[in-house]
Amino acid sequence: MEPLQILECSPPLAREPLDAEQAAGVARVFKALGDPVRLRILSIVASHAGGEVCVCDINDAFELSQPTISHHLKVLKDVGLLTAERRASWVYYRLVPEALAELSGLLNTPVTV
Amino acid sequence: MEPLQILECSPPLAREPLDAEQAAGVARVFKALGDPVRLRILSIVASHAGGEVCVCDINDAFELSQPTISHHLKVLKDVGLLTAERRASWVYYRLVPEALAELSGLLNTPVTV
DNA sequence: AGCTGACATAGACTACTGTCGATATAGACA
DNA sequence: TGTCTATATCGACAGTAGTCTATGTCAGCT
Repeated sequence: MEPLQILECSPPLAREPLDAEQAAGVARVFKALGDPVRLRILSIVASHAGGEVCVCDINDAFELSQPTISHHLKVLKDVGLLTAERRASWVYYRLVPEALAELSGLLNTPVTV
Repeated sequence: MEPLQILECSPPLAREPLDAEQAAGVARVFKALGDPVRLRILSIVASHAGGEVCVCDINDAFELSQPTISHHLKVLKDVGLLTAERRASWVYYRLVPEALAELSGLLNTPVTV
C-alpha cells in the first residue's frame, strides 16, 4: 500500500465508525508508533534542527544494536512517517509532517461533545 | 500507572526528544490504537450519539467472540481512552476526549518547519 | 433460592514482534 | 582492485498479543 494513502481517506474517529479497511490502514501507522524506541527515534528526527538526522546519530542515542535501529527505521519509513535519503556514505532520515498531521486530525474530537 | 497521567507530561514529539520513560508511557497508548478492531471500537464509541455505547451493541458490530471484544475494551480502558460504567445488567463505555486531545497534541508539528 | 442473560476472567494456542549476531551491499578512498 | 565505514538484510530465538473455549461473576426475575 502506498504509505501516504493509508491515512488520507479516513474521517476523524469521532465522526463515524471506521470500516474494516480504513481501520486496518490506520492501525498500521499507530502500531508503528506503539513502540518506545520508535517513538524516541521519531521525536529525535522531528525535533532536530535542519529537519534531518543521520542514522549514525540515531544509533548513538540508543544502547541497541545497529540492526535493531535499522529495523525500527524501516518500520517508520514503511508506514510513511519518515523518508530516507542517501548522500555519500550516510543515510539521512526526515519527518513526513503531513503524516503526523493526518494522524492528529484523526484524533480530533468534535467541538460538540 | 494512572491512565491519564501517561500522557500529560510529554511535550509534542517535534519539540524535543522524548526520554525513555515518556516514550514508554506514550507508546502504551499508541499500541492500544495499533489494532484495527480496537480502532473500530473506539470510533464506534466516539461517534455514537449520546456518547456512550452498550457492550452488547459493540459485540453485534463484529464477527468476533464476546471475550475477544471484552479483551479489547479492557485494553482501551486500561490506557485511559475509554471509561466503563455498569447500569443494571449492562455496561456502557464512554470516550475520554481529553486522552484523544492529548495524543493529538503530541502529534502536532510546529508551524516553523 | 434458582435461573437466565450480560459481561469479565482464565488458560491454551498460534502468530507476530523486538532483539541479536552474522552477513550482504553500497560508497569512499588508497 | 582491495579495504574500510555506514547501513541494510537474513535467520534465529524469546517474549508478547489476538483469538478462542470454558468458566466465573453480577444483576434482574420468577
